[in-house]
Amino acid sequence: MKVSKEKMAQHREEILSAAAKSFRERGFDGISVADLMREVGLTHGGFYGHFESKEELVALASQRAMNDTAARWENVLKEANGNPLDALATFYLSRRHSEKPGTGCLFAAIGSDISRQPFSVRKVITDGFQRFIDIIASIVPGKTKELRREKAIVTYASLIGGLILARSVADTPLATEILQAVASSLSQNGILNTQD
Amino acid sequence: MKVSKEKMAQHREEILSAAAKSFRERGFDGISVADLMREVGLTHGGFYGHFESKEELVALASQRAMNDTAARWENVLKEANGNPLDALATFYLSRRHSEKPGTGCLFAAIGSDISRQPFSVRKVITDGFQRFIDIIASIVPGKTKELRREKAIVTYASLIGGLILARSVADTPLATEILQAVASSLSQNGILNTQD
DNA sequence: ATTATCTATAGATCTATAGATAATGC
DNA sequence: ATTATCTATAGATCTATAGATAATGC
Repeated sequence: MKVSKEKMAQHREEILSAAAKSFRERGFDGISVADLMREVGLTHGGFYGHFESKEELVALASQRAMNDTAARWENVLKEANGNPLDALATFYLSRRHSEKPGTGCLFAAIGSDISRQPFSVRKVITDGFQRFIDIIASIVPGKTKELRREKAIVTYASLIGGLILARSVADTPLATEILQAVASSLSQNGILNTQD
Repeated sequence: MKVSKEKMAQHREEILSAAAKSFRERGFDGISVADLMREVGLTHGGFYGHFESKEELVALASQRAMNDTAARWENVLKEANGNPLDALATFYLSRRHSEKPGTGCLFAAIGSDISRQPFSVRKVITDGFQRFIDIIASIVPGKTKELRREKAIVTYASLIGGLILARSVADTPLATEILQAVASSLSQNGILNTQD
């Protein structure tokens, strides 16, 4: 049951996309190679023709997830009318993002598991992190490059922490309160810091 | 091989403590009932005489972890000389905390897995969250109760996000930069907001 | 002829339970 | 007599591999 080169390349893409989504929805250990291949419509034995191991897939799917997210961010910033930081915060801290981890931020989806991953995975994720910081640093106010970078790190930390907390609590109004509190603090900070 | 009632109660405590630590170190799925019982020096079959299921243990061990952390926080605040918020932030964002998840904040250790837990677990964790918010709200500056609560939520989100990011990156200087950026932003916010 | 996929399975590992064992506590 | 723990195991599930199959592409 061999397929064409093009079809095989397409299968690889489908496996990667499904993994990028499922890992964010269920965690790295929450989906097996067999279930993942079944999602794509293939049998699990064929997986090892595409990837060396599940670990390799975790690294590549994480990269894929972060690339997709960075593209979404760029798009949000391009289409923002007013303050770009407000636009990003509103996008990130939305109910939609909270309810759809599969297409959202990798750090909010599996953040606390990253430290338990092998180096190959953490390396890829560290590079992705730097990219998100660069994007945020380009839209936060601040006199020097160093100050903007520092503020970008704090901004990203509060976005991730806020989304994780909102998803964690078993209380919808409380989840909404968390999302709004973080969003409000970021826009207040923006205002405060353009003044000094 | 029956043991005394006192010994049995002690075993239960030891299982709970070991679970509270191991879950934070390895994740809820990162340690099996058998390995956990082996750590305590018992065989895995005996586990089900103490707890109904692993799910029940996850809920009770999460509660235990949060109780321990809340006690540590109270202690840090009691022994703080200067600004209590600075003291808590310095304690939370320390290398020590970053390197020892087993005795640290549950949200930083397994935060992104909470949303995938059954309701019984999320309920316990939601109650714990409210307690941490109350503690932080008692030490952040702010005119009204509502403003202090909002600021407490944002503070906790940035602490958790900062620690998760610091633990995630495969680059020690970058991890330090993240911890310091968040710590610095919290003490700056404190200063700014006592002024207005 | 080459090779992408499938079938079948090895070897671990996990939660949970049943029945045996042996020490407590009436 | 009661019961906390242990031994053994059922029944799932997981990653990875070996060999068979059948379609591609020289």
